[in-house]
Amino acid sequence: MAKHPAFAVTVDLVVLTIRADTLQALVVQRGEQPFKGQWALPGGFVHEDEDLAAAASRELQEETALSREEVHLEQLATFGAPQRDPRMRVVTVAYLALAADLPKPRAGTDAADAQWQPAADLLEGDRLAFDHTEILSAGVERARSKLEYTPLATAFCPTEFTVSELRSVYEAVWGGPLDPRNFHRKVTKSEDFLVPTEHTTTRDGGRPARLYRCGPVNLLHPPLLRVGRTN
Amino acid sequence: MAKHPAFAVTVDLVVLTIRADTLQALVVQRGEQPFKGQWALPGGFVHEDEDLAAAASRELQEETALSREEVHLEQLATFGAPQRDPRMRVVTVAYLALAADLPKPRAGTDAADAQWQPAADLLEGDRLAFDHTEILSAGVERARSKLEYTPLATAFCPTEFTVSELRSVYEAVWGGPLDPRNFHRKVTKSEDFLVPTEHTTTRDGGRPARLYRCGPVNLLHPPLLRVGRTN
DNA sequence: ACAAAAGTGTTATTATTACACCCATGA
DNA sequence: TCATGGGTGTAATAATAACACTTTTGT
Repeated sequence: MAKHPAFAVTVDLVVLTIRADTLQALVVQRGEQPFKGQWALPGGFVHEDEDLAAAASRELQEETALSREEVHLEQLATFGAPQRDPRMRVVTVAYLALAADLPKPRAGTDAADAQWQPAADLLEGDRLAFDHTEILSAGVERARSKLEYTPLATAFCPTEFTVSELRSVYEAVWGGPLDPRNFHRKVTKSEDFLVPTEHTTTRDGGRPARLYRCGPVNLLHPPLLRVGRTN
Repeated sequence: MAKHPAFAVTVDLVVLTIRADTLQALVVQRGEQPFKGQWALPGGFVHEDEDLAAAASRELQEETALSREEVHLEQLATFGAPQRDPRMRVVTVAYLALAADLPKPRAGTDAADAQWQPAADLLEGDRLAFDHTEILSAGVERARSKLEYTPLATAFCPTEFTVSELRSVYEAVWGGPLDPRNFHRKVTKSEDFLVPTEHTTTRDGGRPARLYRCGPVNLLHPPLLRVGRTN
């Protein structure tokens, strides 16, 4: 094989959670040039003998102190435009992480600060460093569409959750209200989506609600299509 | 920023087409070590100042002589396990290309031969070099599921095609028969999926069939779910 | 008692399936 | 005329959307 150019390879993370009924993303404030002081997605270089998913996992742990088991982590897409990093040729493999409300994030090694910000705010204008607006946008769109066809929404919930907590995830990610009664029926009838526990809770007020755990299904049949809402 | 390891970055292509009512993938026979003589997906190094999509496009052209306009090309996923290439650390960005029946492929620079082989055959056992079985598998799965929700199936058809030609794409990719009458209604009623032309053809035999072009829609509503088939 | 959220019933509309049947061509 | 696929009609079933209504708690 002929000679070939050398690239730096990084992983960047789109970490999403629901806070205050809003879809929020984890951003860090850059402590170094370029883009010093601007917000960016957390991320870092892939190590010499490290798998891509392992690098994503490690970066996630560094920023959130959460283990792989508590978070849904999947590869999102790879970005490698020649000038996306002004210093050198960097190809970044973006990962999407979803988690229930997390502890206050901690700043990583080259970050001055880390915090949650509403995804909608971050996506307007071009607030983020590098091509991170584009990466975040891809992550949000992936989350939105996977909610339709997969039980992914449960990744935003604690281990045991009520139907209305699950509904508020859909409402936050899709950005609109859903009928509580039809939603309830749909998700509870959907085979293996939710498994009921023995417990109930009144933490949401009103009549006690049954607590569920996420079931073994990978694909929802039928899907919970966003477009279902006529109006 | 600290120092970082150097990676080689390649693009690999999962090029799919329908030939003889079967989903087939383009494979090349390796002319060099490692895996010399084995079949592999076409691909190659990303150039110094080249975008990833441009590299994929270039490799596609080198193998198939087809321009970007005639082929659907989308990023699939990135593979970067530390030992996936025994020579050095290589991260590969896989692209999925779909096209109507293509001219005989030509072998690229380091390939001894290039040919179409049924995807199902390539996927059984571990026939392909490197981790290419895994990459092909991801490509086939992506195609299968995008057929449900997007008008992607038209990418396997010539510019003008009949409903039954479109149906045979679904049948080849999903691997089973569909009801011609219900399929016809579904796709023709689906808003902006197909736009009728003035022409008809009798190339499939029987009564002349109207020719369609693919419409402007990006997402099918409602989707053509695979699971629709009860039995 | 009352508010608030959980959960069930009902009805109209739409999508899906299965399959009977007619249509337009080539041989 | 007959075989072949193109295309429409129809009835049973299932999913959806809209919303009335009952249930069970906390205050």
